[in-house]
Amino acid sequence: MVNQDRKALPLFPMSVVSELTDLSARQVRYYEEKGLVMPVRSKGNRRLFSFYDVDRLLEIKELIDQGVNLAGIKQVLKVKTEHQEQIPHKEEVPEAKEELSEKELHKMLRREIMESGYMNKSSIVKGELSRFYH
DNA sequence: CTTCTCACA
DNA sequence: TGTGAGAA
Repeated sequence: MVNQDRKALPLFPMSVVSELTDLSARQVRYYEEKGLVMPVRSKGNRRLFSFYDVDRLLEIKELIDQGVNLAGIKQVLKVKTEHQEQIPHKEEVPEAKEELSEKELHKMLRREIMESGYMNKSSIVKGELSRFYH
């Protein structure tokens, strides 16, 4: 369960998620509105996304490219969500401890990609994330 | 400076 | 979906 906790850690802001997924902030917020992802909020009402959220966003992106509408995507994601179920999210995350250096981000991305290589996740997800650990 | 919400020529 | 206003 340790790895899952790591992946569930809310640590990136919109800017990072936007770059990681190659989706506009507008789109990310819109998908959240549709219940496709549910990032936790910091005290300053900032969204904090976890690796799970990023994975979902990447899948959403692919599904849309494949012509799946939001309703359909919701169905697909619903199955996966039932698997993970509730993230024991803290009600709020301290605003101050929100900075994440690029080195740390790349370090985490490496692990994510390597683990994806051994098991789960589609190759497209790895492909997307791979652009960031040069 | 970054992100949030809300509204729309 | 984008964009701009106004606040935090």
